[in-house]
Amino acid sequence: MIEENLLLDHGARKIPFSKGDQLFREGESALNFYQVASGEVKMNNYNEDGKEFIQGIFSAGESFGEPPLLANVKYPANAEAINDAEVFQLSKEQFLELLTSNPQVHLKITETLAKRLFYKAIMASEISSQEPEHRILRILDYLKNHVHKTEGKFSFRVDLTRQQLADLTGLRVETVIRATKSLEKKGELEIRKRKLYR
Amino acid sequence: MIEENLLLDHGARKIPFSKGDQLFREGESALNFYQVASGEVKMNNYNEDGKEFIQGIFSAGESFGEPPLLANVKYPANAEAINDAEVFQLSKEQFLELLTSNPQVHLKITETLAKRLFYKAIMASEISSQEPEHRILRILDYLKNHVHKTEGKFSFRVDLTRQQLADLTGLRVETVIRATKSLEKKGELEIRKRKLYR
DNA sequence: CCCATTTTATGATTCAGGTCATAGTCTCTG
DNA sequence: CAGAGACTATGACCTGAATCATAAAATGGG
Repeated sequence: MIEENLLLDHGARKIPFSKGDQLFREGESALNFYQVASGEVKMNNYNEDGKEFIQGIFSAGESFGEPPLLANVKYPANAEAINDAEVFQLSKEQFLELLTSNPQVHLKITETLAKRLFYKAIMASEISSQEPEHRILRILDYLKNHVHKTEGKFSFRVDLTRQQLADLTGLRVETVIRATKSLEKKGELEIRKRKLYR
Repeated sequence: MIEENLLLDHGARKIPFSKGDQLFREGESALNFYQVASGEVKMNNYNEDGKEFIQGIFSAGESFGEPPLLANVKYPANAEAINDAEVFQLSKEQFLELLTSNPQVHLKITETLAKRLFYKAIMASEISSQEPEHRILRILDYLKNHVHKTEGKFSFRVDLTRQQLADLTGLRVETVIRATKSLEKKGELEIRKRKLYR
């Protein structure tokens, strides 16, 4: 997360998006740095038969879409507002300028990338391993420990729909529903008022 | 890739490893920066029933294992020498010192991380998509375009065994063998002397 | 050059998760 | 507060990749 004032000082604009709006598309060149001011944005892919895969969900304070900016490649995924959202937008040049003139911000960005790689590494090995229950537990544990940073049994309330969970793990809704029920039976998670707790 | 002399100036040591040696293990704390001097190193996970998943393969000039160093988390995977290899090793403190005193190197590292995220993003969506043939083509195209940077049909000779391809995509050897044969029939790749060309 | 090991190959079988259909429940909005 | 749409739920069926078995071809080390 980059300080709001610092962003504005370097020429960032705060842009409003409505639920469902696309900020950029897979295959496009990366021209801007983005950081969520309010609401939520997801990055996703759709495969040929329309199935969605969610690369990540970003909330207030989180930036996204930097890798293509820094690596000079095309966007590997789309960005879409999950609900109404405001997003800081900063041109590539301004962003790089900000980085070079603020080494500590640069370090922070590097750290963010490193964390995201950590998440991707875990999910990659987990997704490849098949077993739906594993995949689901891993992503929940990741969110619990590294994003929400909660502790204690069933203290983490999962604010994702079964469908989103499916799209994050590459499974089907039905499979997620059945797997979560089975996990509840095994005592790995709780379901209260249809909400998952881990 | 960080210049050899720069590494040595900051106290790096060149350490020899034999085929199969482990440099670090999943779950350990990250204490060092590593860059391959010669040979090849892979990062991998083994799931409970011993199946391997290869996170990445690193050759001379490539660094690996930096994310946990920068994000202050435990290693998400093991590192193992694929064949006899020499590796530059630099302590975390020395590495961070090197980064802060050489902004352009820092930028290069950031770029490396960004590229790796790009790869992981592609593979994540692809692995989740099921279809073995897709998974295989994607990883081959990634290697062809972004790692080896070759152009032209069947100009890229794949120096991976079917097993390694399986471990990179989360498939089984038999499935990779059958899928590659099918892809050959479809004209998507060539098999000459058992080697794949894309 | 020979033998052990690794790699590629192929067939038969199984079964987990995808697919399809259908319905109940919740939530939000006008 | 009612109705539409989103979300959760469940059963039946099917398919394709994993699994298991077995073998041939290549590789490489002594």
